[in-house]
Order: sequence, then structure tokens, then C-alpha cells
Amino acid sequence: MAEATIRDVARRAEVSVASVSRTLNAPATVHPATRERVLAAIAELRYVPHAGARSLSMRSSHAIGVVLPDLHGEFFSELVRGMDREASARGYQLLLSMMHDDAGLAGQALRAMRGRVDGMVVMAPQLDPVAIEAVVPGLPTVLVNCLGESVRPSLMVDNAGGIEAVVEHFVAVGRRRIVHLAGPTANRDARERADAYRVTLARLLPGTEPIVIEGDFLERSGAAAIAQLVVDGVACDAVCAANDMMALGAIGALREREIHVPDQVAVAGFDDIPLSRYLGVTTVAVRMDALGARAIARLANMLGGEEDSGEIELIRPALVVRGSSERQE
Amino acid sequence: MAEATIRDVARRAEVSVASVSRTLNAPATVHPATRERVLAAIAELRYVPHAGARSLSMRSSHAIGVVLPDLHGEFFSELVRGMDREASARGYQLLLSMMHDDAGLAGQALRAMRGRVDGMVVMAPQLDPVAIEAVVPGLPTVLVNCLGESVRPSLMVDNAGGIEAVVEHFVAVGRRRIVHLAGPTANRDARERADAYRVTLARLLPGTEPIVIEGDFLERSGAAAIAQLVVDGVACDAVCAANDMMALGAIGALREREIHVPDQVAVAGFDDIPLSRYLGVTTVAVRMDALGARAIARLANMLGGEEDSGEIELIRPALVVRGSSERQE
DNA sequence: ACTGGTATTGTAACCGGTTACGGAAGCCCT
DNA sequence: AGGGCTTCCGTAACCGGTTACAATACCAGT
Repeated sequence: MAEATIRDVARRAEVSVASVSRTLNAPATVHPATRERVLAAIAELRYVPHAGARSLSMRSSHAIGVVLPDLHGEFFSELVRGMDREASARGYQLLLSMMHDDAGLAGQALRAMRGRVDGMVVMAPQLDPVAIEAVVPGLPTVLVNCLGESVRPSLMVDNAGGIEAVVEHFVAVGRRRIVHLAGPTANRDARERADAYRVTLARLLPGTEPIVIEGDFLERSGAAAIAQLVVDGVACDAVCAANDMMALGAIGALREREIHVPDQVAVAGFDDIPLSRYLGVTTVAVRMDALGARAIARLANMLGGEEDSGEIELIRPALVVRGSSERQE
Repeated sequence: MAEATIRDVARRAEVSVASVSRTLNAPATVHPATRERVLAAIAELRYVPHAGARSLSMRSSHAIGVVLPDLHGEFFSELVRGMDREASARGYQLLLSMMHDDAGLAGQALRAMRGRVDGMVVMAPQLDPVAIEAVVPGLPTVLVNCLGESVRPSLMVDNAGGIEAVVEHFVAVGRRRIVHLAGPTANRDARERADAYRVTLARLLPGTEPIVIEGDFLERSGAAAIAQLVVDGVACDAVCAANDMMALGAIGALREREIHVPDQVAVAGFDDIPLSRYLGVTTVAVRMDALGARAIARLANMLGGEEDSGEIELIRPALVVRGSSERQE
């Protein structure tokens, strides 16, 4: 029982294929009587148009390719949720492809998009924009959190803005000795956050020496950093960590030493993972769903013929103040 | 600068389109010299085959449609990760579509799959399998966690097996008064878990009266249940919650009352959310990635021409014993 | 040189839709 | 009655690939 095609419907309704196509795509241009017959035939044959054939002849698939790295947990689901919401609102489908860091396979996946999607949203912290262009030339693409100064339209998380908000918050609640627990220098986000810490500190508390301890984004390195501060005899009243896990490690280590959080030392993280929500850690929340939705929206606008600015759009994250930095009532 | 087509390549290499197609799909059948010329032309024109056209003429798209409900957090990402891993290993792409419970839009999304994918994996706790069949007749489909006794091949999480494991564990560590915190009766998973609790209890501790308190899967309802137990003066030494959030609520309420966990009361949840990992809550872990991978694998086998058993395959979750049910060294 | 067989190539139909174009009605008007 | 519009419809080309089939080239064997 093969699927019915448009010609089957035409034969059944005793009209031409053109009329069938028209009753589906421009009902106003076909006589009511014929339209009835066609619709009846469609129902009888349970005809569903073949999207592939349609997009071939229309030269547009109403699909968007999404290429993502190996994201975890909520990040991933929120991002995809945002994309899906925006895409389906605009009548696009999402063709998803994850890049398991194998570059060869990644190229394969990108290539498979050609002729299947109208454009792509590529999130590739490790991939070179030029390489993408080389693999699939001439496919409209929006880059998310990619490397360097691309000429392509792109979106990035405003790491600097987030850290700036944290430091401003600390200063506003009276902290003066603010330490930064950085992520690994090899990581671009980590670098940007550390830089922003230095810049904001210099701006708000000129003359203060910045204190940066490098960690590895894991919980234990947050604890280790606190241990080191204690050993070095550094006095501080606030810890600005480059991510939530390190902030948690720091909080644990402080409590162990009976240093009260937030009274003696305020702590803030970055990412707003569910754990921070649960444990009341002040942090910077990146709205991943907004990021995803915005990426799709921008691409869809390009596909709709709008001229894109080609600019790098920063998505400003939101400071979420919780008990680890401010006594809650 | 329009994209190059196979005919452009043919012209450039001064061969027929057939030869170009063959050098790409069956290189052995074309003379080395011609092959060289064709490959050169492909490189010069940066030709990338048009997947849409290819799948139209091959009558197979090497794509799988995935329809998911509004899952959250790790569930979603793990599920998709597992699907993607299996799919890309077998050379399939994933066309993702989320069902924002709007039935009309869901039908729309399903319909858009016709002629774009070779088969579907549908996870629709609320959707009727018959309805799916009606919308897209004759598309191979694997159902995940769907309603009722479907004739379609399907996979389901073995709720009963998970609860059984918890109760067995409790009994093994000497607990005799085991309470179940159920989810809302309207929820099928919740019902299955509650039933399994009753059955297993009757089997292992015949004569014991089952104690079930209904909650709503949220943390506070776990706490409320404990409060009620205390008010009613019910003595118990183990709490088997239908999900992790209620288990957490229960643990919090017990601690508040200075009832020691696990010494006085052991607690276990269901789902293995990250928070449980962090806080050491015994729970039942559903390997969502395995579930996703298995669904794709089964569909891919069907698409590969294998006969499917049509059976409902249960994915047995794993008991993860942590500090909330057993004193850890 | 001729025959049979194999290796290589090209022609053209086909996948299932869309749509430009032209023809046939039907209608109103002078 | 004939001309000009509008409305509706069908024919056939096209989207960009694959592939059956036929044609041609080339080779060995006799």
C-alpha cells in the first residue's frame, strides 16, 4: 500500500495535478465544485503531500539545520526548547545535529544539510567559522558563541556583562575585597570573565589589587581556591566564581572553616544551574531559551529576505541574587 | 552565485551527469581518468550534492523524525544525546519536533514529516497511537512511553521494575514499615509506580498494610506527606517516593523534625536528577540516553528491512543506592 | 579480420511536487 | 453577433538528483 501521490488524487478527482496543487496552496483560484471533489479525493486516499518533493520544486525546505556541541543538562534542553518555539511559530522545522568533536564527522553532518535546510544555526565553540563556510558554501548561517571576529551574523553570551553585574552587586552591598575564581585560561569564556572582573574592579574600586585564582570549573577547585586563600592569609569579603560548581565548592569550604556565608564572605557563581537555584546561590543566569529563539529569529529574518546587520549580538545575562550574597528575609 | 548542480559539474568535466553521480556513489564503475576530471570539477565548483533531490529520487531520506513532549532538564538532553549518537552512527539525521501540547500544531508537525523522513520516533504520553496513524499513514514508527496496548513497536520505562528494586532494597536492609509517596493519580507513571509498590510489598512482606500518600511530584508535597504521617502518628522506617523532588521534600521535613535519615527512616526517590546525585539520595535511574538510542536502533532496523517483533520493550532502570537509604562509609 | 565479452559512458525517464503559459468557457456590453 | 474580460483549468517544463538500458569502445581469442 504505497502512499498516494498528487497524481493519484488528480486521477481520482478527475482533474489535473495543477488543480490539486492549487486547491492546497491557493484555494481561492479554484472553483468551489472542483475544490470539493479534490478535497474528497484527498480524504479518501489519505493523501499527505510529500514535503521533500515540495521543497525541491519550491527551492525552499522550511527547515533549519541546527548544529550543536556536546552540551549538557539544562543548557541543552533550554536552548533547543527556545529554538523549537521560535522555529515552529514561524513554520520552520529543526534538523538537529550534534558535533561529537570529531571534526570529520562534523563536516559530514554539515554537508548533509545542503539541500535539506534553508539555513543553519551553528554553535561551535571549537569550530572555525571559515571552515564552516568552506564546507557548505553559501548557506545562510547564524553563529552562536563562535570563535573570534566573524563576519557572519552571530550571537554571543555577554560574559563581561554578567561578571560586571556581579561585581557591581558586591560593591553595592558593601564588599571591598573581591576575589575571582577563574576557569581554565584555555577556555575563552573563562578568559572573558576574568578580564571583565579586572576591568570592572578597576572601574569601581580603583587602586584595589585584583586577586585571581585559576581553577578548572569543577567543584573541588572552588574548595581548593578557598584553602589557598586561607593558607596565603588573604582577607576577602566576596568571591566571584567563574561558574556555579566552583562557587558551590567555595561555599562548602568556607562553611567547613566556619566562615559565614554571606555575612563574612559573599559568594556568586555563573550559569544558574538548578543546583544553585536549590541551594540559594547568587549567580548569573544565561537565558538559553532566549538565546536559541533569537538565533532562529535572526536566521528566519535573513531567509525572509531581510538584510542582516552582520553584527555580533550580545545576549546579556541576568543577575540572580540569592542567599549566598545577601541575607534573605 | 547560485549553488552548483550536478549538471554544472558534468559540463565542467565534459562528461554526463550519470558519470558524476557514479563517481560519487559507485567510484569503482568509472574509469580512473574520468573520475579524476569529475573530482577536479567538483572541487573547483565547490559542489555539494543536494540531499533533498537525492532523497526524492532514492525514495529515502536517511532522516528520522523525532517528536517529543515538553521534557525538561537532563531528561531531554540525555534522550536526544542517545538518539543522536545512535542515529549518526547509522548515518541518519534527526528531524526534531516538540509538541507543545497543542494538538492541532502537533498534527501539523507530524504531517510535515511526510516525505522528509523515513520513519519516526514518537514520544507522546498524552497522544493516542491511533491518532498518529491517522495523521501520517504508513510511516514506520516507534513509540516511546505511549498510551495503552499499542500494536506498534514501542518502548516503555519499566516503572514497576524500578519501584520493585527500591522496595527490595529497603527490605534487604531491614526495613519493614515502608510508605509510598505517590504522584498524582492522573499521571500514568505515578499510577504504575503506586501499583508496583503495592504488589511488591504484598510479595515481600505479606500481611503488611500498604500506606500510600498522594502528592503532586513537587518538593513541598513530599514535606506535606511527612507532616501528615507525623500527625496521624504513623510509624515508618522507609519512604519510597514516586520521584526525586518529593523524596527531597520528605528528607527536608524529616531532618527538620530531627528524625535521622537514613538511620531512623530511609528515603528513596525516582528519576536520578542531578540534585539527588549531589545530595546523596538513593533513587532509580532511567538511562534516558539508552532509551533514546534503543528507539532509534529499533526504527533503523525496521527501515533496514528487518521484521520487527512489534512488542513493547521495557527499559529497566537501575537502582542507585546512596546515603539516604544506607549509611555510606 | 571477426566474434563475444567486458568495461565505460551517455540518454532519458523518473521521483512528487509547483507553476508559467495558453486555451476554453462564461459574462457583460455595445 | 462579436469583442474584451475574467475565471478556471490542463499541459508540460522544471527542481536536482539516480539509474535502467542501450550504445560504444576496447580487449582477447580463434
